[in-house]
Amino acid sequence: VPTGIALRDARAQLLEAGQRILLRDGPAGLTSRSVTDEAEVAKGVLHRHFATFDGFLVALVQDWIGHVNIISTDLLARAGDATIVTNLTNALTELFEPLGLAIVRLVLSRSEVIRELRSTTPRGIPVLTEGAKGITNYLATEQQLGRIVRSAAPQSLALSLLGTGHLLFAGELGGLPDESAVREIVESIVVGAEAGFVS
Amino acid sequence: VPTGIALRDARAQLLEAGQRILLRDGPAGLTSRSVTDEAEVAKGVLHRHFATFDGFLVALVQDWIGHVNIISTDLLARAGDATIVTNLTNALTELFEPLGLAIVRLVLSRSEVIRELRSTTPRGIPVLTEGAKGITNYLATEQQLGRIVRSAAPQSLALSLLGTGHLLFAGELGGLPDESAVREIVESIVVGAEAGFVS
Amino acid sequence: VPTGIALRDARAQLLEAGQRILLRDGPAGLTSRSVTDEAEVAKGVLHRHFATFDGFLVALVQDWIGHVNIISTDLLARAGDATIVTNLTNALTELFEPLGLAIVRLVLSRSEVIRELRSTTPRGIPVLTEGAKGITNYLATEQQLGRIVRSAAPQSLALSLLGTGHLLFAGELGGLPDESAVREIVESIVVGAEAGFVS
Amino acid sequence: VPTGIALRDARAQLLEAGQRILLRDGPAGLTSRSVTDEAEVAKGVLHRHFATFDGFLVALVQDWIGHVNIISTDLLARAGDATIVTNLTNALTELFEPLGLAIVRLVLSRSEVIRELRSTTPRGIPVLTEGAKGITNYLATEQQLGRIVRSAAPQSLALSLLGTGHLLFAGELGGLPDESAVREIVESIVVGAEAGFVS
DNA sequence: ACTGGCGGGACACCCCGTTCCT
DNA sequence: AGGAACGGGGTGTCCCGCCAGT
Repeated sequence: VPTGIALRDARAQLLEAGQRILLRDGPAGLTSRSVTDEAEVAKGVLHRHFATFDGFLVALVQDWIGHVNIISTDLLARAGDATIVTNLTNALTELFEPLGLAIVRLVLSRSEVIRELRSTTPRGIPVLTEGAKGITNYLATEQQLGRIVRSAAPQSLALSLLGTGHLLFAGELGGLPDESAVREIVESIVVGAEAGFVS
Repeated sequence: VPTGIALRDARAQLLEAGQRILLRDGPAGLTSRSVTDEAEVAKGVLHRHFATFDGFLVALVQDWIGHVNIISTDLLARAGDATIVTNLTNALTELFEPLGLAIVRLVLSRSEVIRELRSTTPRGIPVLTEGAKGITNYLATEQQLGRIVRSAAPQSLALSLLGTGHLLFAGELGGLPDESAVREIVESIVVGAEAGFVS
Repeated sequence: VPTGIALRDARAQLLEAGQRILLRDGPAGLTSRSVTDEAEVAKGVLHRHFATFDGFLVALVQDWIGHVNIISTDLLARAGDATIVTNLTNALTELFEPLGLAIVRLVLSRSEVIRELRSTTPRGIPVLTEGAKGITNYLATEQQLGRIVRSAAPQSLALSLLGTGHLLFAGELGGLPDESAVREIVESIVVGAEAGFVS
Repeated sequence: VPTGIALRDARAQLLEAGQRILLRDGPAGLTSRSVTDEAEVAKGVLHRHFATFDGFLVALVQDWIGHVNIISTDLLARAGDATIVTNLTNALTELFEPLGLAIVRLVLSRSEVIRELRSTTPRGIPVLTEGAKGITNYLATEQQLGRIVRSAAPQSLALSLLGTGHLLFAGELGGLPDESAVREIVESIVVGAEAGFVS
C-alpha cells in the first residue's frame, strides 16, 4: 500500500540498518535486500537515495570515517592530559569497538569499496588510514609537548598501534579483548618513545 | 570428452587453481565453478575431493598455514644469524607475499572459514595467529641468545610486527610496499628491544 | 533488463506454458527452466508463485482436475438427452484430448505428484479417479431415468470406460484414435447395460 | 580392484537388479548408476552388455513381454477349463502383479522406450498390447468352444479387461486390490458375452 | 573383462542488484 | 513508496557415457 508519505530521513534509517546488520551478520550479510528489510523499507528506497549498492556501502564507511575523525579530534584535545598510554588505549578501544571492527572487515572484504574511496583515501586501507593519521597527529603534538622523545617517528608508531590493535580486536571474533590486554599492547609499542623513560 | 585418466593429484591441482584465482580476482572470484574451470577439470572432481566448497576454502587456508609454518621454521633456524631486523623483514615479506595477503583477505571475508578453522586455530585470525606464533618463537630464541633484551615481550612484539606488516602490505592494493618501508617499520618496532641499543 | 512490470496473471501464464510443453515434449520436458522459458518469464517468477517445482506440477494437475469436473458436470446435464453412447463417447474424447492424456502421463510418471495429491484424491490415479466419479454419477442418473438397467453397476462401468478409454487413447502416441473406434469401445462396454436391449 | 574374472551372466544380473529397483523405487529410480550399484557391478559393465541405458530399459521391457507371452500361452491352454471369469481374473492378476505394473509405469513414463519398441510393437502401449493380444486369442478360442456368444467382440473385450485392470491395479499405489474386486470387474465386463447368460 | 574416475550437461533452489509499474 | 519482476550467477547434486588402467 503506497503511502506517499516521505520517510523521516530514509537515508539515515538505511545506514543505521546497515550498521545493525554488519554487527549481527558480518559483511557477508550486507545485501540490498537485507538492508531494506532491516530498515522496513521498500527495496526501491535504497536506490532512490544511493545510486548503487556499492554507493551505500561507501556511505556506510564514510559515515564511520566521520566518526573516526571525531575520535581523532577528541584524542588530540587530550594531548598533555592523563597519560599517553591511557589516551591511546581509550582511542584504540573506541576505534575498534564492534562496529568499527565490522566496518574494517567490510572494507577489507570488498575491494570495490576501497577503490571507490580512493578519491578521499588515496593510500592504505580507508578507515585505518584515517585512524593512523589521527594518532599520528596526536603523537606529534605530544612530541611537541615533550612527552614523546624527539627521535620517535609518530607515523611509524601510529601504524603499529593501528595494525596491532586491529589484530588484537579482530582476533576476538565474538567479543572484545580485555582492556588490560589493549593497554599492554599500547605500552609495549610506545615504551621506547616516552620521554623520561630510561633503558 | 571423458578421458578416463585418473588425475595425477586432483587435490593439489584444484588448490593451485584456487591460488591462481585468488591472486588474479581476489576472494570474490573464488567459486566452485571458477576453480574447476581454472583447473581444467570436471565440476564433480571438486566435490569428490572436498565435501563442500567451504571445505575447499578451508583446505586452501590450511595449505597456506602449512607454508606459514615452514616460513616460521626457516626464521627460527636463522636465529643468531644476520640481524634481527633483516630476518624479520624477510619473514614478513614472505608472509605477506601477494598470495599470503590474498589468503588473509579470504579468511577475513568468509567468517564460515574462520569458524571451521576454529578447531585448529582456536583464537585469533587463522593465518595471522600462526604467523605470530612463529615470530614469537623466533624472538624468544633471540632473547635466549642475548640479542633481545630480557625485558622485551616476544608475544607483544610479534603481534605488533604481524599487525603492522599486515596493514602495510594490505594498504598497497595492487602491488607491494618498498622493502625499505617494511624494514623501517620492523626497525621502529624492535628498536627498543634490541640488546646493545642505547637510548 | 528488469521491467518492473507486474505480470498480468503470472500463475496462469506459467500453467499455460506448462501445458504447451506437456503437449509438445511430454512429461520429461517439464523442468522449471523450460516452463519459465516457454512463458518468457524470469526464473524467479515460478518460485514466487509456487513454493516448489513439484508444487507447480501439482497445480497443473489440479487445474486439469478442475476441467475434468466441468466435463463431468456437462455430462451429467446431458443425462436423458441424445444417446448414452454418444454422451459417453463425447465425454471420453474430451477427457482424453491430447492435454488430458499428457496430464495423465505426467501423473503416472511422477509418483511425488500423486503423493501430494493424496489429500484431495485419496485413492486411485488422481485425474482418472475424478473422471470415473463423474461418469459414475452420470450413469447412476441415467439409471434413475430408466435408460440404464437396474442390475448394472455404474461404478464398474465407469472404471471400464475410463480404463479402456485411457488404453485406447494412450496407444496412439502421436495422434488420436478415430471417433468410431471410441464409439465402438463405448458400445461394447455399455451394450449389456442399456435398457430396452434384448439379448 | 579389477579382477578380470567374467561375471556369471552379468546381463541377467543387471536385469534382475533393474526389476528390484523398479519394484522398490519406481521408474524414476532406474538410473544406470542405481542399476550397477544394485547389481554390485562396475558402471562399465552395463555399457558392455547394453549399447545404451535406453537399450537396457528396452531389454527390461522385452523380458517382461516374454513373460506376458507365457501368461498368454498358459491362459490359452486353459480355454474350456474352469470358468472364463476365473481364468481371466487369474490372468489379469498375473499380468498386473507388482513387477508387471511397474514395467507398465516404466513404459508409460519413458516415451523413448515405446519408440524403440515400435519395431516389435507397432501400435498401442507395448506390454499392454501383447497382453490384449493374448486375451483376445483366449476369448476367440472360448468363442469357438461356444462359451462366448458369437456376437461378442473378443478384441474389444480384451481391451476393456486390460484397461480396466490396469486402472484397478495402478490405483492401489502401494499394494494390490482384493481378488474379489478384480473378479467383480471381470464379471461386469464379460457378463453380456458369456453364453447361457439370460438377461 | 571388469573397475572406477572423469567429462560435461542439466536441474532445483536460492540470492543478488536493479528497474519501474501501480 | 511498495513490491513484483528481471537476468545473471552460484552451489550441490545427479546422470549418462567414456575409457585408461588393472
